[in-house]
Amino acid sequence: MLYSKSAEYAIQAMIYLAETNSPEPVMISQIAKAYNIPQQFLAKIAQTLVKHRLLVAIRGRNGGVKLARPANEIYLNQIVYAVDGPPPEQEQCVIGLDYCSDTAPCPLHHRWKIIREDIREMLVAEDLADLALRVLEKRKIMNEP
Amino acid sequence: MLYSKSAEYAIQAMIYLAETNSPEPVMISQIAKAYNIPQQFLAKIAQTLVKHRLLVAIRGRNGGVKLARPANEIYLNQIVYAVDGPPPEQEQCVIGLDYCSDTAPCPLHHRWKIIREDIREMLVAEDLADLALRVLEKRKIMNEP
DNA sequence: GATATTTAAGACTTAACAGGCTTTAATTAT
DNA sequence: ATAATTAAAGCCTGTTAAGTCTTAAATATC
Repeated sequence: MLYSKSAEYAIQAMIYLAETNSPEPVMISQIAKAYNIPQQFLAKIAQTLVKHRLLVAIRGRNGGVKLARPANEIYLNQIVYAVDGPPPEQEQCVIGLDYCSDTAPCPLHHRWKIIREDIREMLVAEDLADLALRVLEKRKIMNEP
Repeated sequence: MLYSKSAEYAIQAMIYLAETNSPEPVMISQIAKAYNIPQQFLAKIAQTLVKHRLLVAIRGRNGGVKLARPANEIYLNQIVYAVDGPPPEQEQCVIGLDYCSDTAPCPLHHRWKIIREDIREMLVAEDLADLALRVLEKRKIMNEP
C-alpha cells in the first residue's frame, strides 16, 4: 500500500537492529529468521541499505550489519526512499488525470491531499528508536497470557 | 497508490459516462480517446464492469456501454472492488507483522488505522454524479484564460 | 441475407517485483 | 598459509500487472 514488499522487509530489519541495539554486527541470517524474511532476498535489500548509508556491513567471520547511525536519527521515509527510490517529482493525480492542481483540481484532489499529507507526516515523524521501543512493548503484551 | 491502473481507468471511464449522461450507449473507443486510455485495455476493463453490473453493454452498430444505474447510485468503492477484487478479509499490518491488532499493535497501527479509515470513507462517500459535476467544473476552469 | 460495426473472449507480449541459486570477495580464527 | 564464515554480486525463475493482437459473437443497416 505505502511501499514495496522490499521496503517493508527493510523496515522490519532496521527495527530489529534498533531493538537489539548491539554494538556488534548482526548476521543477516539472524535478522531473516527473526522476522521470517527470505534470507537471500533480505541480503540484497541490505546491500541497498548499505549503499544508501543506512547500514554498515562487516564481512567475514563475526560479520553482519549494523545501523550506520543512532536509531533516533533514522526515519521511516529515509528507508522507504532508499529501497523504493525517490518519490515522483510531481504529485500524481489520484484518479490519473493529466493535469490536476489546487486551482483546477480533480474531484478527489482536496480530500486526497489531506490524506497524502498525513501519510507523508507519519513516515517523516517516526524514527527507529521509537519504533523499536513500541515493538518491544508489543512483544511484552503478546507474552502475557 | 489506492488502486490498480485498471481501476483508475475504470473510474475515469465511468466518470465520462456520468458526464455525458447520455441515454444512448457510448462507444468504448470514444471513452478511450477522451481520457487517453489504451482502447483494447479499456475494453477488457469494461467487460469486468459489465459482469459486476456497473455497466450495461450493447453490441453491434450504435452499440457501446452505459451506466447500469443512475450515477448517484454508483460509488467509487464499488468500482474499485469490481476491478481490483474484494479487499482482504483481515486488514494487513502496515509494516507486515504476522500478528497486529488494537490490543497488540505494531508501532504504526493506531496512526495508520486512522488514515486507512479516511481512505475508506473517501471511496465510500463519493458517487459518480458528484464526481462528474466536479470534473465539469474543472474543465470550465481550465478553459478560462 | 449480406455487410459493417461493436463488444466478448482468449492468446500473447512486456516489464516490474519477489525470490532463489551460485560464485566471488573480504575477513577472522586456526 | 589455510579453512571457515559472511556479505557482495550476478544470473536465473515464477508471478502479476499492464497492454496488444486476433478471432468470435451479437446487432443494426442496407
